Amino acid sequence: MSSFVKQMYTGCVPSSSPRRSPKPQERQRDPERTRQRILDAAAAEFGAHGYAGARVRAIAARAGVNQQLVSYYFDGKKGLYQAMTQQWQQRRAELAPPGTPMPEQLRRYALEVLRDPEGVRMFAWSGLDYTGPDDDPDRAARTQLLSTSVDELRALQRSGRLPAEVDPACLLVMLMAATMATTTLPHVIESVCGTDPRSPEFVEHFADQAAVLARLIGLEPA
Amino acid sequence: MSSFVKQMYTGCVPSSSPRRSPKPQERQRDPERTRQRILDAAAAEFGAHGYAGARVRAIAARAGVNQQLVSYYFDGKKGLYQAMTQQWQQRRAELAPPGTPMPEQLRRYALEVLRDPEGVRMFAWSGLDYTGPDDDPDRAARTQLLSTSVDELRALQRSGRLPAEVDPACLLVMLMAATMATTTLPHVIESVCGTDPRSPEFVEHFADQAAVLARLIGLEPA
DNA sequence: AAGCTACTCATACAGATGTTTGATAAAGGC
DNA sequence: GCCTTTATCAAACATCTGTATGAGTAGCTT
Repeated sequence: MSSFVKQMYTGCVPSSSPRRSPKPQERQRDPERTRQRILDAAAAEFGAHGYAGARVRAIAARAGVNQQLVSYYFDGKKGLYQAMTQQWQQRRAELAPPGTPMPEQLRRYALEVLRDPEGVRMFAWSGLDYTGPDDDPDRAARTQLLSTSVDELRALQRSGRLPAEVDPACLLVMLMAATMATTTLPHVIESVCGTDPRSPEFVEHFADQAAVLARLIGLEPA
Repeated sequence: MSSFVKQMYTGCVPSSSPRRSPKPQERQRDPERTRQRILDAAAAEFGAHGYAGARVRAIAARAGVNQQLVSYYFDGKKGLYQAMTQQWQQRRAELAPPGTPMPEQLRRYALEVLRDPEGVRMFAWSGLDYTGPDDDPDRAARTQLLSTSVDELRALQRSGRLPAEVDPACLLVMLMAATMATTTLPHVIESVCGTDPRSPEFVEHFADQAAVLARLIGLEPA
C-alpha cells in the first residue's frame, strides 16, 4: 500500500527510469502548488462544515497530500484557517467596484454564491463563530470596504430618496443579510419556495428579487 | 475527591444525619427537573457552538449533572439535539400570531434574539448544517408556519400595494434573513455600526429599523 | 426493616482528532 | 558526484470525545 501511494505520487511505476519526462503527470515537487491545493481543500472543508466541523484529515485527503503537510506549511488547523481566511478576504474586496448602483450591487452580492459558494458559507460561519471585536483580524478591512456603501446610502438619504428615520448602517446590514439568504436560510427557502436553494436558476431568480427589493426601497442611483 | 463531590451533591457533610430537612439545598431527586436542566444546558451549548462544536461534557457541566445522564435521558448527543430542537420548535410557533401586520411581525422577529438568543442562533446553525429536504424533520411544521405569512404578502400584492414583479416567497425569506442579522452578521454590525450587536439597546434599534424597512416596502396592513 | 425500582455517579473504554517524530527522496549548490 | 536543504510521507502519539459499564444511593412499597 505504501509503495502504491508513493507510486501514485511519483507518477510512474517503480521500475521505470526515474523522472524521465519533465512533466509526465504534473507530479514533480511544487511547494507553491501544494500549498495552494491545501488552501483550496481547506476552503471547501471549512466552508462545508465550519471550523469545528472541519477535519484536518479530510482537508489533506481532499488536497491529495499527506496530513502532516498542514502542519508543515501552516501552523496546524488554526493557522490554516487564518491563512485561508486572509486569502478569501482579498477576493471579497474585488466584489463591489465603487460607484455601482445599489440594486446591481445587491444583485451581485446574491450571485456571489454561484461564483464562490465556500467563501460565502465561510463568511456566514464566521458570523456565528464571532465572539467579539478583539479577535477579529478582518475587522479593519471590512470596515473600510463597507464604509463606501454606507456613504452611498447616506448620500441617497441626503438627497431625499430615503426617509430620515432610516439608519443607513442598519439598512446596509439588513440588505447584506437578505442577499445571503440562499446560503444562510436554505431550509426556509426549501419550505417557502419549494425549490432547491442551491440551483443556479433559483439563485439567479433570488438575485433579481434582491435588486427588485432595492428598487422598492428607492435605492436607484441618483 | 469523590467523597467531596458526593458531599457537594448531597448538600451536606457526610457525617451529618442524612436528608434531614425536606428542602435543604433543592437537591431532592427530580428527574423532570434534571431533564429540563439538561435541555436548557444543551440549548446554551448548541446555540453557542453549533452541533459540531458543542461538547457533551460541557453540557453536563452547565447543567450541573453527571455526563452519563445525557445518555440516560436522551439517546446520546444526537438524541439530545433532536429533543431540544423539538422543544424549540414549539416556542417558535408562538412567535407570530396570525393577523399581525408585517412591520410589527418583523419587529418581533428581530426582538426574538433578546427573548431567546440561543434559539435564534440554533436556527442559524441549522441553516448552515442543512444538507437537503430529506433529513429535515421540521420541514412540515415550518412550511405551515410560514405559509400564512406568504399568503399575507400575496394578498398585499393582489391589492396592488406590492408590484407584480415581486416574488412574495423570496421577499419573505429576505426579510427573515434581515431580521436575524444581529445574530448572523454580528461582525458586520460591529464594523458598520460600531456598536455591540448583542446589546439590548442596539437590538431594539435594529428591530425598529426592520419595521421601518417593512413600511418602506409598503407592507402596511391593508 | 427489607427489598425493589428509579435515579445518579465515577470510571473505563474505544474511536476520532490534531500534532509530532523520524525517515526518505527530490532539488540545488559546490 | 557529493552534501545540504527542502518537500513529502507513514506511523506513532497524546489528547479529546462520545458512550458503556457497573456500582451506589434515595425513595417507595410492603
